[in-house]
Amino acid sequence: MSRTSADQSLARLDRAFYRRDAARVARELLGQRLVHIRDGVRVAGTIVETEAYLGTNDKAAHSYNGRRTARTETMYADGGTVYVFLNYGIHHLFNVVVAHQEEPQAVLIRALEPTEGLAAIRARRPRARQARDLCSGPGKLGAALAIDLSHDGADLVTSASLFIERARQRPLPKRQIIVGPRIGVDYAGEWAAEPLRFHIAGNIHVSGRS
DNA sequence: CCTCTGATCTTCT
DNA sequence: GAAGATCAGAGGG
Repeated sequence: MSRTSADQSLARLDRAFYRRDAARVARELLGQRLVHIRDGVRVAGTIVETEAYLGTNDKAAHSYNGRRTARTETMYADGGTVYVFLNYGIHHLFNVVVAHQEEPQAVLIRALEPTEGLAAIRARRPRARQARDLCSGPGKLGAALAIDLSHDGADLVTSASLFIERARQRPLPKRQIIVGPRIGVDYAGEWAAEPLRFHIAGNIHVSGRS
């Protein structure tokens, strides 16, 4: 299958998509395609699980209480910027900065259904026994796509190697989206109006038990 | 099926 | 010194 660069930029999500609130972007990223090209190898997967992190009032967000450090600086960038941080000193977690500059909101991509570059993904995830183990969690996804701190600050709208393609024109219908509490942040409490984790119903690549 | 734990870096106390 | 937006392996039922 051939594909021109013009086709790719047509399919890519644009700045306006990212310049909206985190819960909405998190919901609408479901079903879209995250792509990373490295050494000429294109690896991609359908986004099946996301979480929204909301600015300075969200105790679970790195930007809580206006916190601004070398690590979290990227959260204050414009919508469409990539925010990568090292979790537990081991895992690279991939986030999309959303909303506008100086308005720290982000969407954590928690799971993908791999669709392209399966050989490369398998090589980067040697301990995965089954297909559902490849990208079913934020740390696994980071390893599978070879995401590291060098990608922090990249621009999904203009980067030649890291971007999100519009795999579907319309958001998924509501009945195919499960909404629930975020994972691993119980300390933050249920403070928002609605839960902030979103995943595609019935998809085996979603993290945790189904 | 489940619970426990080590790995290893940033940030805050 | 401790905890964290995690994962994988070990051990028990």
